[in-house]
Amino acid sequence: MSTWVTQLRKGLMEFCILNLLQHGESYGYEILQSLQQIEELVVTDSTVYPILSRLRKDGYLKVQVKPSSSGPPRRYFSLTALGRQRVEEMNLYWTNLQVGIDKLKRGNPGDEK
Amino acid sequence: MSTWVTQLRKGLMEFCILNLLQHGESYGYEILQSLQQIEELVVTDSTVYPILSRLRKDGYLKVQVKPSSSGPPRRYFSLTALGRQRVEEMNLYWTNLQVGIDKLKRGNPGDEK
DNA sequence: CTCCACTACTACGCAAAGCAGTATACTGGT
DNA sequence: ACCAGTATACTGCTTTGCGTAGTAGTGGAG
Repeated sequence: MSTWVTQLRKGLMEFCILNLLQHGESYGYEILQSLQQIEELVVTDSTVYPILSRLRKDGYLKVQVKPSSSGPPRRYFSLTALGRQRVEEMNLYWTNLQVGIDKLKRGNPGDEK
Repeated sequence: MSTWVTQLRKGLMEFCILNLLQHGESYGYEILQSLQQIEELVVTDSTVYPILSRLRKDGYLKVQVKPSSSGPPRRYFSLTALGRQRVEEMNLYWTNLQVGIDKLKRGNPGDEK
């Protein structure tokens, strides 16, 4: 994958995963599949699991283990209150960022006219 | 600045600078000021200059030195053909990415309805 | 029994942003 | 002439997250 995409993803993956979990709990493998459905976001499990661990350690996610009928027990992650708050902050930043970049693309904001 | 923003910026700064240069040549100091006008993008020169060097080394930018009446000579950067091509690729990816993330936010694409 | 899909995890390397420091040219005040 | 301040450019070193590759255990199909 091109370097710029690799770099752009930093932070983005976390953002995506948190947004995904807004729809309810899920486990690593499933999250992985969901992300893979979006071409621009394809990742491997070795990218996803560390993020989940980190988010949990930082108190944004909580885990609940449930047995699976087709493999090892699943670890279901869901947002904590802190996590929900964080997603909102991130979404706000993301929105503003898009506005900012749009400005930048169509000419300098309040510069020459 | 929060970690996630720091991380999110990776790759993004390059993207922004290239987009800025689509409006014509500019030099480091000026580019810096332009970026600073957008709150979500504030950077320091030590972030901008390495990117400019890199982009030049990779053939996306070309440089032309011109004397300044109020300081050391300015190094004007402008897009090469390769650079213009790259901006377009990036913009395409960026657009698709936004679509993808939007999908992800409003529920899984083609999943349950 | 063996292979494969499901599920989870870890170690190491790389690349980019951020902080802090260096360097040079010009301008204005004393 | 000197010094301060601003315009302009650059370079370590650190931090952090993604990517690659490898490990490991369960359950079902052949």
